[in-house]
Amino acid sequence: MPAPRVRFCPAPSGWLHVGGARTALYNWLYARGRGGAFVLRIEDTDAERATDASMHGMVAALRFLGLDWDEGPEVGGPHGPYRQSERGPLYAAVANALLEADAVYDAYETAEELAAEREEAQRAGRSPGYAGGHRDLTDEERQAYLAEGRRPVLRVRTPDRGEVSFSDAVRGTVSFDWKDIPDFVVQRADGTSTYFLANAVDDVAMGVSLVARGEDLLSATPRQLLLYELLSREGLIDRALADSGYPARPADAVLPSFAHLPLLVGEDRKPLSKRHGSVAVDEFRRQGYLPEVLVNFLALCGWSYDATSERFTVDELVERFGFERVGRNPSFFDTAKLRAMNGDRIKELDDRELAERLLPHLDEAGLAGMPPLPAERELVLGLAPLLRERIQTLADAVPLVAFAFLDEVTWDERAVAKWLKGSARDVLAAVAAAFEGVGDWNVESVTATLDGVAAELGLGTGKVYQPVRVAVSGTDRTPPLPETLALLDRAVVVRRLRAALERIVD
RNA sequence: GCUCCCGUCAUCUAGCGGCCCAGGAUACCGGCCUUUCAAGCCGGCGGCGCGGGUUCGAAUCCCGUCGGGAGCACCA
Repeated sequence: MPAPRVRFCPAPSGWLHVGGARTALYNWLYARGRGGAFVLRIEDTDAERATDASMHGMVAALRFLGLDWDEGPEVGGPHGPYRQSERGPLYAAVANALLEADAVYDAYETAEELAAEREEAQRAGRSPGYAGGHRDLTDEERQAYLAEGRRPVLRVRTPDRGEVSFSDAVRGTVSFDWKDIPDFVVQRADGTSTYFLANAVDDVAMGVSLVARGEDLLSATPRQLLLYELLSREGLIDRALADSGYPARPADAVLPSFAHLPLLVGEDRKPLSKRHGSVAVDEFRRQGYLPEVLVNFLALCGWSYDATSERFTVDELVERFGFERVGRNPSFFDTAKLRAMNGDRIKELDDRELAERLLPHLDEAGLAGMPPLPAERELVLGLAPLLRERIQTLADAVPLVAFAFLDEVTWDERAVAKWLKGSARDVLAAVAAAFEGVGDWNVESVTATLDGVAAELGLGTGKVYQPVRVAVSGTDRTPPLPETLALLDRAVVVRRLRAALERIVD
């Protein structure tokens, strides 16, 4: 059996969202696990929607996730080009051959007429698909339409009866009746190819052996199958490839089989879309989710290994993934669970690693520079072990330790009201004085000083730690106090304690 | 309207006729620990959409029903 060839083919409009990323991941895992090839193809046949910025964003998001491609934009490959906007002549050649073979016909309705027809059909309770009005035009009729200035689209003649069925790697046998499948457009009036044609032509031309995509395309499959058959009939595709100057398909090419993945839905059970807030991969990156966690989590959105395992390294996923174990029901993209997994992964990072991953987020928040100053790097390294148990995403660290980087403390008025009052006046004054007299400024000496003040004033440790915490950080939720203070400059700490005295109300 | 797909705790998922009066994870609740916030440990809550069959036995098979989703574009 030849090595599998799979592909991910996003339409470059908008950002790569998690649903698309999941599709890309499954294809990638499948290819990597079986020594196959993963092809990235950009489906930008719709010039109105496709943008370069979107394409670059998608490429960047895939790279962030660690999904590399063997053929595609930026890396090339033997069956390119890999942007459909650069393959127009091929599609035109195929459409032409299809027309000569009478597999497609020219239809002259305008978009408005079709919309009206659709509406009418809906109203009458009929299926809104094309009814086949221009299936058998005479040459006179054609001339008349042409004379009116109309340009035809090309539609495929679909069978009027019979059944199609195919074996889906996820769903088993699926079948449709041809009578339910209307003649569909393969070439627009402006001569460009639609998704159906371009997608089918490229999958066949690139020797794709398995098409794994979202379930929303399940009912498009019969049309694809028809096209595959038409394309391979009498070497049509091979001739078109040769005639229009594109690379021949792989010698061992087979026609694609299918795997339809369940949809990813939001909390309202509707398929994920921009309406659901942040669903873009890049947004998750900004929020501080680790790529290996996203990969692990995405793998679990539809696939499972056994009853109890759910933490996998990328290598383990590559080894274990298979479409047989992809479920058939839609899965909810549960960010709470993602957070938990991300938090667990952060706990596995050592100080250096965590600090390195934290730095870009601190930079984005305006706390440290990029690249960081040596002192900033050192501070972050010191903070890393204190943060590890307390954050679930890298961005969670920002509010927790911002005070360690900023000159101005941001006051949490609730915390101030609760702790900077009463005995806090004596506490802050005593601690400030005691800190000034400390020999070595380190965790042990800070702890001893704090505990000493508590004993001296006859107060519980909470009555001492909390006011000090608020005075230095502005809030009552921070990493452990002595450990944090020891990382700061002593003079800064003392200055803040004294400044906080001003805010005390009795 | 028609076609296709799906239906196990709040959420994701294991289950493919007896191992299941249903297992794991997240979330939630409680306890311990504690200088805050966390983390950790221990414990708890909680589900086979419904109705018929088939069978000694059904979450698992069949039929029906209800519910959800997708598609039916000169968008992909």
